Amino acid sequence: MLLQTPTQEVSQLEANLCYAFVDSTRILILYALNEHPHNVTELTLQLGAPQSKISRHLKVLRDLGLVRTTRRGVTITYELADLRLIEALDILRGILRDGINLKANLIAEL
Amino acid sequence: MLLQTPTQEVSQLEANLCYAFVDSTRILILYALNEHPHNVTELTLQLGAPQSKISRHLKVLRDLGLVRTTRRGVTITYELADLRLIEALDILRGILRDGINLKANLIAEL
DNA sequence: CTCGTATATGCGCTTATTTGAATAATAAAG
DNA sequence: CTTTATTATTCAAATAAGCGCATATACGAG
Repeated sequence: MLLQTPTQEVSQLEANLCYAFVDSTRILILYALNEHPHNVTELTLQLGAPQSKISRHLKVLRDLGLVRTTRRGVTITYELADLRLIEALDILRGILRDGINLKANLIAEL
Repeated sequence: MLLQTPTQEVSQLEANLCYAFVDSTRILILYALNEHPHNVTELTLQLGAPQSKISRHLKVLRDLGLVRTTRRGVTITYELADLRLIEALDILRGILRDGINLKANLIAEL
């Protein structure tokens, strides 16, 4: 699958999409949803983060169309809207694993 | 290639890597370098952006280890360090093409 | 209608990011 | 050493992101 160089507009859309991935909490949410759908409370417990934080990150993912919601009574279940997300993220992890691709400010943390 | 759910630390590294992609100029640079290596001046002309802007974005990509440089005299040629980058970006473009994955504030621009 | 659970949002604050313009650093040539 | 071409960096200002805390909304039970 060889795609052309994107136009200015497409690159902007792509950048906006990638905004989903620049936050570690959102990445953890996406991987959690990749295992199976979760509701907000479950994600809150699993990630050990305040509920408001989880909700707001879920809103980001929802606005980008990366997750879908189903309501059952008062609980809302989130699931991935497109499994290729994980495919792309896994490629990036492969790059990370092989490469020296560490931000300068992170080298200390290893 | 099925990867495990990342740890907190790995997800942070992944988020830092994805920081490369949240700027349309950096995406355009990466795709330009995917065609063939370029020096700074060439990128400046091709993207029609101020040189300082290009240089600073190149520094971001360099610090992340996503591009490599070769010096020939006074000109510095940049090339992709890992072709899988484009692979991942193309997947995301596929998601964009198929999906309704548009940020609310972007729908107007179409 | 009221209460309790589940989820979303508003506010204020702090910290990051992006940018143009100007300036510095680097290297080859004369 | 001075000049010129190329690339990198500093600066200040504007914009955007993320957070905790508190509060609001939505739904169902009783």
